[in-house]
Amino acid sequence: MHMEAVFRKSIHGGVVKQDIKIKSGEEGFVEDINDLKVGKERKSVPNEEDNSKSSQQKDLTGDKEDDQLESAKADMEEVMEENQRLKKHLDRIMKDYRNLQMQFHEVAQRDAEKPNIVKHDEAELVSLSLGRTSSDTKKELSKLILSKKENDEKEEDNLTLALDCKFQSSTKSSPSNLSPENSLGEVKDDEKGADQTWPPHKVLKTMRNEEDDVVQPNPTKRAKVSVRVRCDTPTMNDGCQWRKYGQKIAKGNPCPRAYYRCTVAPNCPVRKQVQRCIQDMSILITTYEGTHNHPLPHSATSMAFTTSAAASMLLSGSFISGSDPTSTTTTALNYYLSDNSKPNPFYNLPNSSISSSSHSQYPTITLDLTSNSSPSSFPGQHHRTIASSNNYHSRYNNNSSTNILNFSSFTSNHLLPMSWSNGNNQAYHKNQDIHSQSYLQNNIKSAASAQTLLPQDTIAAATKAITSDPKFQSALAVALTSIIGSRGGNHHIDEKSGKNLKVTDPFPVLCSFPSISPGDHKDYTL
DNA sequence: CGTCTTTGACCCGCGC
DNA sequence: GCGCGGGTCAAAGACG
Repeated sequence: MHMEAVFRKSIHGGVVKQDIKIKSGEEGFVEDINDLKVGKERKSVPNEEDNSKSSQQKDLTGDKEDDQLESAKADMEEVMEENQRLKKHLDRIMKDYRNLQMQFHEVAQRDAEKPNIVKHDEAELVSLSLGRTSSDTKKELSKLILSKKENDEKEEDNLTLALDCKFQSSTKSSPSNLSPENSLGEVKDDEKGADQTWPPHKVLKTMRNEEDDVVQPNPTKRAKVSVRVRCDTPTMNDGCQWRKYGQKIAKGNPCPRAYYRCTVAPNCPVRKQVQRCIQDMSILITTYEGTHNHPLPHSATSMAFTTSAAASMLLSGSFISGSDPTSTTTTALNYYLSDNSKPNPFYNLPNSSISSSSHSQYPTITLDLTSNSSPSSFPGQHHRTIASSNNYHSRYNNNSSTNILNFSSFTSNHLLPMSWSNGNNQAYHKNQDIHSQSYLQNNIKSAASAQTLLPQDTIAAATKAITSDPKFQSALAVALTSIIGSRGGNHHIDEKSGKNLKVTDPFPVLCSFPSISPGDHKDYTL
């Protein structure tokens, strides 16, 4: 993809070169924006000539002066017309460039979804995880993203949503330091061996305290990510293998809460709680906690991306309003993602709205994947939404408020991954990978088409809101990092057997949630 | 027979 | 200190 346009124009005997070169793809886009000044510069030429000539020809007749004035006006008009033409050319080139860029992203996305062969190389290049990255991986990711950033900056300022990442958050949530498995002593567990599958409560507690006190420079955080999905089956199939280890009747909800533990790896610390929504039994609330310390099956990566990104944003405090991060009342923006070209995991959640809550012991972020994201669907929680235009709707009045972020609730629920909304882990079937891939493709396309439905001002406001928040960008960068890095790795773990299979999985992921300090019982909102 | 689910008991944190 | 509620354990049963 390489396009080059050259304009040359000669005016008044002088030559004004206008070279507009557009190179998309590898070489990026270079544009001589100074060309837009051509019109103004040319305007000044006749005036200067007029002045000099007028000083030399004071004795000329008025007719000659009038002729000269007319000539100057004609020149100015000509110059202005030329300027308009150049602007049109430039606009056209920019459109072409955008189209090419879109095509490039589509091709890149397609390649990303194509399995394996190419991915193996990439796997060696980057192995990812949100909150769990090796230093080498981080370097690679930094290179990739920073180079991408440079290109984007050169190419188009409109895409600042993209990758204006400072890697604060990725460093901050960085893996090696803050991931729960470290804080929880997972590494120690690994060293101890697989026999100790789950540290007993007291041991766990001790480990956590030790790690918090010694290893962590800052108090670690522990995030929970709650996902609400309409699902008829007992659990939604998120691609992971789970083992039920308990069930309780929670207060206020007659539906039992089931406790599951990840069994993909023997010592994986990830747990999830599954409970029906009391107000809408068709809604299944799944709360994830912890960090996978193993490559995830392909079908599990989508959820992992999303929950990790959500947790990262939660932990980065991106959506804390005001200067007081300890405030229990936070604000939110309705973010309508307008740039579909970015492989943002949230594009996988066409109906997601995100909220967070302080009702649990740990900060919890909720991804509402139901088609109806009305506040009533959050039992026992109170919400308020704040639009990007700063319109504020206080729907409830409560001292403990929860806020919602609608990420883009403009498509129908059918785009939910089949693996999430249908079937449980026992009913996992072989073609789930196909579902996941087609799901990703469909979501990207739908997001792109849905974008056209959004009012321009809304998009602009949302973009402005997003780009104005560097923490959001950082969190987004983490999410993007997870995607880029996810192409690393080379195993696939069979969901049923738990055995490593032949490499066919383009998205093995080490996914982790940056940890959270136990003292943070605040409402964070995305 | 191995794996998974069920379920009562137990532990722990928190509020009063 | 006590009770409550959430979370976990582990024995027993179910299932393939």
